[in-house]
Amino acid sequence: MATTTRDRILQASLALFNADGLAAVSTHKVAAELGISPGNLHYHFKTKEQMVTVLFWRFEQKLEALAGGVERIAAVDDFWLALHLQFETIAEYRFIYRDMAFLAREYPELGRRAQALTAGNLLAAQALVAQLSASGVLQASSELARILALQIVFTTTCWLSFERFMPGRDGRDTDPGLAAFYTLTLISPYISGESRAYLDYLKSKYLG
Amino acid sequence: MATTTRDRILQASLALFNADGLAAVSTHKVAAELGISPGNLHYHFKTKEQMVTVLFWRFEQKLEALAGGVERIAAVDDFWLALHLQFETIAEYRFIYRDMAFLAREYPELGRRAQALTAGNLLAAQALVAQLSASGVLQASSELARILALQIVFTTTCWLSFERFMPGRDGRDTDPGLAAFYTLTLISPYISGESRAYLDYLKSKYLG
DNA sequence: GTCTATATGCGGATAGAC
DNA sequence: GTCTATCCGCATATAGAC
Repeated sequence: MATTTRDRILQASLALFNADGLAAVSTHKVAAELGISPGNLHYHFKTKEQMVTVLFWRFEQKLEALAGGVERIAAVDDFWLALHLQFETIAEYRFIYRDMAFLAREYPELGRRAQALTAGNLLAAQALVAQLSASGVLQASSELARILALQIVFTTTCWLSFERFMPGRDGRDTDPGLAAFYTLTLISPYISGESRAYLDYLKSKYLG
Repeated sequence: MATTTRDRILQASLALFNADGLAAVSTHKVAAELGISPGNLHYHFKTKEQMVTVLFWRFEQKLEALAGGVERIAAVDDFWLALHLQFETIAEYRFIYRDMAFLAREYPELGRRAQALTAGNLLAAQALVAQLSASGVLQASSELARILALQIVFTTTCWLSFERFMPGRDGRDTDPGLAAFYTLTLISPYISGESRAYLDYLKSKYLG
C-alpha cells in the first residue's frame, strides 16, 4: 500500500491551502514542502487548477454523502450531529470557502460548481427543517422555514471565515461543536417544549 | 474645487476593488482605467498598500461614526435604520470583507486593524442589544444578548460575501434592506408584543 | 505632475536529459 | 517518475527625462 507521489501532493497542498490560503500557496511551495521539484509536480498535475479541482471534487463528494443522510433527522440531537459532521467536513476543506472570492475568480468552473453546491446545501437544509417540522420538534411557517434554512447554510458556509476576523483567533484551531451550537441557537426559539432538555444541556456546555 | 489626481485614483481604485476584488486589480489596471501612467500613480501612492490603507481608514471612520449613534436606538425601527446604514457602508467598501483573507495575508497591519474593527463592532452590537433590552423592546438574558450581538456582527460582516456564493447572484446589485431584514429576523423571536407591528410590515415587504 | 523605460521578482508552465 | 534549466507573463516598484 504505497503512498504515491500524487497522493502526497494532494495531501500536502490541502494542508498548505488550509493553513495559508489558496492564493498564497504556489505550486513551487507545495513542491518544496514535499522535497520534490516543481517539474515533478507538474508531471502529476499539469496545472494548479487540476490539483484544486481534485480537492474540490472530494469536498463535493463528502458533502453529498452527508446530504444523503438527511431523511433520518427526527430529533434535535440528530440535527446537532448532522451540523457537527458538516462543520467538520467544511473545516477539513476550509480553504474553499475561506478563499472563495479568489477561487471563483481564478477558476470560473469551480466558482459555478460552488454555487451549485450552495444551492444543494440550501435544498438539504430546507429538507432538514421540514423533517424537524414534521416530527413536531419545530414549529415554523413555510416562509420562516425558508429563512431558517438560509440562515443555516449561511452559517455553515461563512462561520469559519468569520472566526478568522475575530481578535485572538488565527483559524487554526476550530471547535466544530461551537459553530454547531451557534447554528442551533438560530432555531432554538422555534423548538417545541419537549425537546428543550437537550438544548439546555448544550447551552450549559458551551456557555460555561 | 478641482478633483485632484490623488482623489481620482482613490475613487477609481475603490470602484475597481469592489467590482473585481482587491487581488485581481493591479496598480496598472487602476492607472489604465484613469488614463494615466503607472509611474504617475506611483508618484501619488508609493505602494499599493498605501492606497488600500487610505481606503481602509475611510471605512473605519464611517463605521466609527455609525457606532457613535448607538445610544439613540430605542425602538425596532431605529434598529432597522441602524442596520440599513451599516450595510450601506459595508457595501460601499465591500472589497474589504469580501477579500479579507487576501487582505490580511498581504497587509498584516490592515489585518490587525480589521480584527480590531470586528471587536469594536461586537461592542457596538452588544450596546445596541442592551439598549433594545432596556427599552423593553427585547427580552433576552445576558448570555442570549451576547449570542445575538455575535450573530448580528457575523451577518453584517459576512452577508455580502455569502450572497456571491448563491446561484444567479454576482454581487453587483445588493439590497441593503434585504440583508437588514435577515438580520432582524434573528432577533424577532425575542421582540415584545407591542413592537411586532413594524416587524410584520417589514415581513410583508420582503417576503412578497 | 506626468511621462517612458526599465529593474526585479514570482508564479505557472514547458522541454528535454536522466 | 524525477530532475534541471528555462520561458513567459504579470505585478510591484524605480529612474530619470520632460
